Amino acid sequence: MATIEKSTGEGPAAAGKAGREHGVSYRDLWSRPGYLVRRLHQIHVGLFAEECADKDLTPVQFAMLSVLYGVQGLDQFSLSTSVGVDRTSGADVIKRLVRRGLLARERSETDRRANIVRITPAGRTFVDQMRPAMERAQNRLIEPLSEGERDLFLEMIRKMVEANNSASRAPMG
Amino acid sequence: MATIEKSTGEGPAAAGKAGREHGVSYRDLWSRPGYLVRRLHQIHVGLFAEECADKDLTPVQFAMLSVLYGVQGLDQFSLSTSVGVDRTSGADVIKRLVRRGLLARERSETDRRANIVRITPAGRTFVDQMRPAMERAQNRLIEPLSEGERDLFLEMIRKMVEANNSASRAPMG
DNA sequence: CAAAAAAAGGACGCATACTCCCTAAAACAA
DNA sequence: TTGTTTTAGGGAGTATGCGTCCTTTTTTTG
Repeated sequence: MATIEKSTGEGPAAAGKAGREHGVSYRDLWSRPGYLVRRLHQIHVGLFAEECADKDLTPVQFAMLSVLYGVQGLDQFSLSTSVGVDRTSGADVIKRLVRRGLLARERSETDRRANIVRITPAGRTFVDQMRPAMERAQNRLIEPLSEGERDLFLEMIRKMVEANNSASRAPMG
Repeated sequence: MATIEKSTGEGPAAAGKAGREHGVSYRDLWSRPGYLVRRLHQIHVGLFAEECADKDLTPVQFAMLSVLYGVQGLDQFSLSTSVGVDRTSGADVIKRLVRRGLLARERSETDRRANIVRITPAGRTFVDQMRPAMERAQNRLIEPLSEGERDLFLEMIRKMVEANNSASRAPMG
């Protein structure tokens, strides 16, 4: 694999549960919460892609469709905010979904700055068909946890998201 | 904000803790583990950027420097694997760090396919200076949790990452 | 009412994180 | 040794997720 051997415990094998030697020092990657969260996010994207293989839709795209499913229409900013992405990122996602015919976009009559986005009948059908695959991906992510741990995990992660909401570039609510 | 009102509970306000009406149905975004993980990852990137404002380094870049800090040298693939990113993503990150003089790269003598990557003295200094900021970002992420919850959270997230490791495009170990 | 502030969106650029396809080099097998 | 397969890396293309600068439109304020 490598021509030169690894000498430290930064790898997963050497890391394990007891990575912090002195207090809270985050010496190796597996003791850094942010690192683990990034890895878990990667994994969820992977699981989602696996379950939705033929559909070719991403988690964020599905989240947008989910929000619009139960709404008459939303401007791009509100839509982006409610799925928790940046305004400019959201605009890109919307553009692709419009191109695929899953969303429709029109200039607002009452506020000519705003684009009103709606889900199309095709988009609605798509959501109906994809929901089981999405749920399988969600379940596989937390499957390694016990029943009790799953609720606990959701509680804790919600607490962190709510408390640090303003730190994100796409604060919600 | 919007010209048309939101009618459903997909938003954060209506969501809360009791989002699942029938069994495990993930009806609203705040009940979807994958969604919450994506948000938490966003937040960590935001916190990291905030703490390291003047340094202009990302979490993945710092992870790479961290790994190379304790190692003689690594080929690009091994380096990417040990920080948990895809081979091609890793190559891009390395390219930027080389451009900034924090890493050095040379063709291996023993295997002329491989690029051996090393941290430069400047990179080493950089890591030393940045570590406190990185640790502040890590601490702020889990600060909303109680002392006991923090260890529990790390346990659980490690369990999920290890069990689903192969689902990611950048499996480790 | 006119000037200023705010808000929505577009356009461009950067960084992560993949895909697929390609070349070159090494390892392995017949 | 001669093929075949594996491995390392590069290049092109796509998607998220941000920043910044800019225009247009609306709202607010003096």
